[in-house]
Amino acid sequence: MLSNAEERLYQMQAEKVRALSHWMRVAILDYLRDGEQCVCDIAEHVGSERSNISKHLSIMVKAGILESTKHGLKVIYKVKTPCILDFFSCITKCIKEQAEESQQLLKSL
Amino acid sequence: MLSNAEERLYQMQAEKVRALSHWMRVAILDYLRDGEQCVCDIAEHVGSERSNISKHLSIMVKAGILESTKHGLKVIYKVKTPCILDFFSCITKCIKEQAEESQQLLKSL
DNA sequence: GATATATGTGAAGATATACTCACATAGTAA
DNA sequence: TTACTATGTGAGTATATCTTCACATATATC
Repeated sequence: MLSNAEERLYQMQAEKVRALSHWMRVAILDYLRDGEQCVCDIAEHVGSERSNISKHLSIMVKAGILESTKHGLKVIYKVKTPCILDFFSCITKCIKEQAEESQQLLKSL
Repeated sequence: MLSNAEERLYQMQAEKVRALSHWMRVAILDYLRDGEQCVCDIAEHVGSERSNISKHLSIMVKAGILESTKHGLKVIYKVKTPCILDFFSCITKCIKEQAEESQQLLKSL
């Protein structure tokens, strides 16, 4: 049986993961891999309303994944914890493997 | 602007992440770190109804994170893509760093 | 066969999340 | 000041997710 402390830790971990569980936020993170960007450029790149992107960004900031700085009118976002980027390499590897699996399954029919 | 292929890849990645975005599923994954387990033991360890655990497990199987085998009455689950476990090491590190940050902030007041 | 156990599934309600719109705020420039 | 631009926020709606309950299925045992 889990202790309260363990449950709280799992909740904190899940909270961080939830901040990455939407394709637009994954796209934003991937875009910020190459360097910091302002909201307007992110919105244009991802292809969604600025107000929506702004909300996705604030979710990731609250989760401690991104951080922002103000430069004049613009607010610049960048990745705060780059090790999270490695995670997506692993996920992409898994996706590729599973695609190959289903391809082999098809061949064997 | 993102291509359709890029968007689809981000959606697939987000789908996998979503399968890890609930504290019970994080707890299950951490429990399975030490080896495969049946539903009844997982349910007891996490402390939730079996039917609920069963649904959480099927979410992770669908996402390709776990796989299951049947042994008599019991269904045994194990981690299919262990590299995902490394991700939580990174997340835990981030959580610790942020806890230290806020502690230092407190001290400086 | 009947019974018990482990697991999975469907419906229903509660809760959380995402999106859009309109508007608010903050900085810039004329 | 006025106008303009970039960003953030609140309300409302739509959609998705989580949980519980009751029941269904599968396997083992008597």
